[in-house]
Amino acid sequence: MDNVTMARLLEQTADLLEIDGADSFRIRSYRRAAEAVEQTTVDLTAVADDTARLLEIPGIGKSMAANLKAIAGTGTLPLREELLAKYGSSLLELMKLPGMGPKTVALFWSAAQISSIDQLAEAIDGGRLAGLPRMGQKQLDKLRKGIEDYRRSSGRYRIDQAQEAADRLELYLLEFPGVEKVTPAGSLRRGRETAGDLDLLVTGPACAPEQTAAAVEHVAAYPGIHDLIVKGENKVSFHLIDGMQVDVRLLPSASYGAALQYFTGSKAHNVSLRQRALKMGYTLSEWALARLDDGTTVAAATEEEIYAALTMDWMAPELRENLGEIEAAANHTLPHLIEEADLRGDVHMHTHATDGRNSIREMADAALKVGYQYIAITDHSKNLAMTNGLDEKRALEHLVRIREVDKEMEGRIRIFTGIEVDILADGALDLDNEVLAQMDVVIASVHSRFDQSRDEMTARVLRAVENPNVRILGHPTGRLILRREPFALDMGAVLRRAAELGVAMEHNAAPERLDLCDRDLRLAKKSGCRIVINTDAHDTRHLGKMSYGLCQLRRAWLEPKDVLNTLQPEEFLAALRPRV
DNA sequence: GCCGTTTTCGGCCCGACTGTTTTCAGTCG
Repeated sequence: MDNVTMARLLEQTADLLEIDGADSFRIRSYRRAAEAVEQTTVDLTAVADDTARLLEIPGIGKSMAANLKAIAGTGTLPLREELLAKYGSSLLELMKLPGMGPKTVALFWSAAQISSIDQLAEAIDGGRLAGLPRMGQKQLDKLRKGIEDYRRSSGRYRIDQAQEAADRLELYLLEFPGVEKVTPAGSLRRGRETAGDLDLLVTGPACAPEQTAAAVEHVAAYPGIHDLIVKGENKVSFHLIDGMQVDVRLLPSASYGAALQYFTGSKAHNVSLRQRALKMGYTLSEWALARLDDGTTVAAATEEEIYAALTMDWMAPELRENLGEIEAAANHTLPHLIEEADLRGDVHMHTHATDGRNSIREMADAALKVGYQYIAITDHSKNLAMTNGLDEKRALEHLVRIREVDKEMEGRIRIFTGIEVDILADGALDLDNEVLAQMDVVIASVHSRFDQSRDEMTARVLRAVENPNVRILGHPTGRLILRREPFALDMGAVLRRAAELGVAMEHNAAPERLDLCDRDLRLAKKSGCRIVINTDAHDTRHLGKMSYGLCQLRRAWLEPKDVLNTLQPEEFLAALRPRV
């Protein structure tokens, strides 16, 4: 079992203990252990019997070492099983609803025997929860909306989760002799934020027509399968244990390009492309681009050949949404999209002064290794008390430290000073302007109160943008993919004003918190608002992990010139809104 | 449950905000 799965089991145990009303410090130690397990580079399953080795890890004591040993041996731990037996496994899902914490889960369980989201929805509609302590109409309305949002988003998976599933499957499929290539298609290949299912194309000699039987059996024997849906001659569909649907298609190399094109989509792009083919006397299918009159194959083996036969340039999958890319490819005016190699710096990261795990120097060294020319250290401000956020005094002390380390690096990499301030409910910032005025990079982010109306939220963010010390607007809606409303504020108004004032908009590259949706990014491009892409690194290992966020930028047709951290260090500083 | 001691016990990130409270519990970050 991998460390991440082990960590998840410990976290679940912590959740269950919380519902059970256990000692809060005991709960915290489970969470700390989960974090330690996830962070460590030691393969814990391999050393589970070496207690001394486990005890070296901070956060792991005698009982936790025994827990890890149990997990490695049995796949779970006794305490978790005991609690699950008491409460039922669907109870944990209730904690995912906004506003539902352990106390409320426990309350509903003891007062109305509610142990699942379906039961909760039923109880609210049936009025069975009215009269419970702290359960007024407003609270119940909130829960009902939370359930609706949850139901709407479930069934889709974050792109990184889909990618992980695809990677694991790829490793497994490549074990089979005669399988040469495994390529994800569908929304994963197009770089969408979420994927509804996973499409995998498999090719190689083992996938030759009429010879696929053995390979099909291999696919169907994948150990991660929960239930098999279809097992045909060249297609196998199944659900993974976490519910994700996977469609695997086995294809001869000769039609690999046509299949890849077809299964990458999007639907709208394909419809448009097939119309173009028809006009040119061809027909396009998942097998080939062929002549209408005699059915001879024109192109099939690669995407490039197919697009070329349609007198178009090949285009990045991220562009294939039928939003003008067909015309651009035909006119040879496709944009030169931004790529990983264009990025020269990352200007949002945390250190152990707040909730990061490394020192300024360690972050700088790691960034140097990635090949960056500059970084900015932007720890949290005091309003994020939980992260030990910096007050004015500590912020200034930190600034001195950052400058010292910048000197230490002797020009090999520049370290800009900075801070991530909190935008309060009324749009004011939580640190004095005199302090902010001394920072190179001031990122203003919303961290609380996501239940404001659209107008309130827009006014709040606009007020922050007007503050002359704000140079970058960070997660303006605090939107976490699959959890928050994408249209919680008038992003068009915010982007236009930000463009006028020279405030850049941040796009966070971490898949669990991409800040801007496709629509926001297209609006940014249209309004001339410049983008900064960051990892919001809390750890040296996060640095350089820009690929997910870059997909979103490419989907919005962004080019290097639209993104500020493609610039050289001094140019970057100069391109930010001028300091007051 | 972990950890580090002024070392086997006592401390362990905390402030803003909401709703339903007439004084605060619960959630969030």
